[in-house]
Amino acid sequence: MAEGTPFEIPVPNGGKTSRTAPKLDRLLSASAALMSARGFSQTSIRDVAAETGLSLGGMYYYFKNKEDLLFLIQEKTFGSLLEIQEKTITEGGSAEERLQRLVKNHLAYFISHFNELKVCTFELDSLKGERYEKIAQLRRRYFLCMARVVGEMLGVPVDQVEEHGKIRQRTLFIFGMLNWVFMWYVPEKDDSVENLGSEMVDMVMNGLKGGNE
Amino acid sequence: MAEGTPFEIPVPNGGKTSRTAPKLDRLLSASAALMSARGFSQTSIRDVAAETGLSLGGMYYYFKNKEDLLFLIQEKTFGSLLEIQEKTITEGGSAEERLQRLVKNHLAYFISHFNELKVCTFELDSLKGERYEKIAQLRRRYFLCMARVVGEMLGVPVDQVEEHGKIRQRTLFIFGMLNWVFMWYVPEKDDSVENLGSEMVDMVMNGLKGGNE
DNA sequence: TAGTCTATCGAACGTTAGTTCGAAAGATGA
DNA sequence: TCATCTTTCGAACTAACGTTCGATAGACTA
Repeated sequence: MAEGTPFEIPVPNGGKTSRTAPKLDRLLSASAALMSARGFSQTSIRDVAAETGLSLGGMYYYFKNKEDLLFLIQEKTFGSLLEIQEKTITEGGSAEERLQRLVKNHLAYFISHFNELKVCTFELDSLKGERYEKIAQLRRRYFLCMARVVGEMLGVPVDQVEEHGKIRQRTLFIFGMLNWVFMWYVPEKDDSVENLGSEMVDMVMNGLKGGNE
Repeated sequence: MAEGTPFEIPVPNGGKTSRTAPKLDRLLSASAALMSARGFSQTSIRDVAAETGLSLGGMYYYFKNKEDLLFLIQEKTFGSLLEIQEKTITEGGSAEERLQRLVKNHLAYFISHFNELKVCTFELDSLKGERYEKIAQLRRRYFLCMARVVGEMLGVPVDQVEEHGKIRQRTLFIFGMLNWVFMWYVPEKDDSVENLGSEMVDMVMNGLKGGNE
């Protein structure tokens, strides 16, 4: 439990070499694909090894243990999305416009990083202790990012947004719509994500009956 | 895989005796509590045995195997909810009123059967083959139940609802809001479900800014 | 009372999975 | 060439889990 450097990134030489980093990337990507399809606990390291062509023992050169592998995926993926979104709300436009951009960015990221984001969305509870806390912290920042804009639209001062029950609820309703897409989206059957984004924004803004698209 | 009677309900004498059925109920309830908290695959039959005070081997008197246990929970719980909802849409009122009732019923069921419904919501993919199909069928009926009313609100004929892309999306947005509540609802922190239902209905009907509550 | 059905137990088996470890091959640089 | 560092491997260990099975005690019945 208590270790020296619990979260050191296993890229040798602190990432100086440019050969090993892409290999880790491919490893994380293959792991995310497996975990996205079967779930974290049903994905064995032997599965990942077979998928990447490496040996079972060789896996542990890249991560400390299975939970660490999950953490690496989540930190990288969610950190990257969060960076995009926190930047987005600093750019100009009305609250409505910024909320629209947040939703559409999320869905764009959903398409380009489906497996990784699905793992982030559904496997937080598979982390424990310090690793859990680190990712939970990213989630809190993402929530606040969205809640701030929602609060602005409803005329709630920024510093009150966090404890404001109604803002909390409405923000979580939006996250519900966004995150549940993983459960039903089929590229062949459903429209493009652009269209999906427009539809969701319309419903968020104007309700079920929609506005005037 | 191919067995004689794959889905026989393990109540002896076809449920004639009134002693064993409540015992099975308690078993399913305890299982649902464990699976709701840790997930299906992380819940061992040894856990369930310990929770109910029975022995490991004794479990198999009540279900055929672990997947069967999950199936029994889902069939009972989701079947019961579906019955409520299909009845609800036959009762009178405008489409708006019926949609409101559907949402509020779902949330009421969410509160009274939290563990069981959470298992239904997140563990469909843990079933396979025939058992998967049976529960998926219930889900399809539930979807159609909701989609019909949504379609009615948007002026789409009942027989076209199923392939109507927009109806499909908006209905799934609503399910997203409803199902995601499992991920954040804390009785101490959040309002009563009644209030939660009103807020959700308001957002569904009028959008983020809401109507005139 | 003998026999059958209900309900439960404990032990055991086989499999799978996470993790460790020492060896070794390849690359790098003095 | 030699020493060091990076990367990979195969074997092994241990824990946990799903499932099976024969035994058994109690209840009900003929």
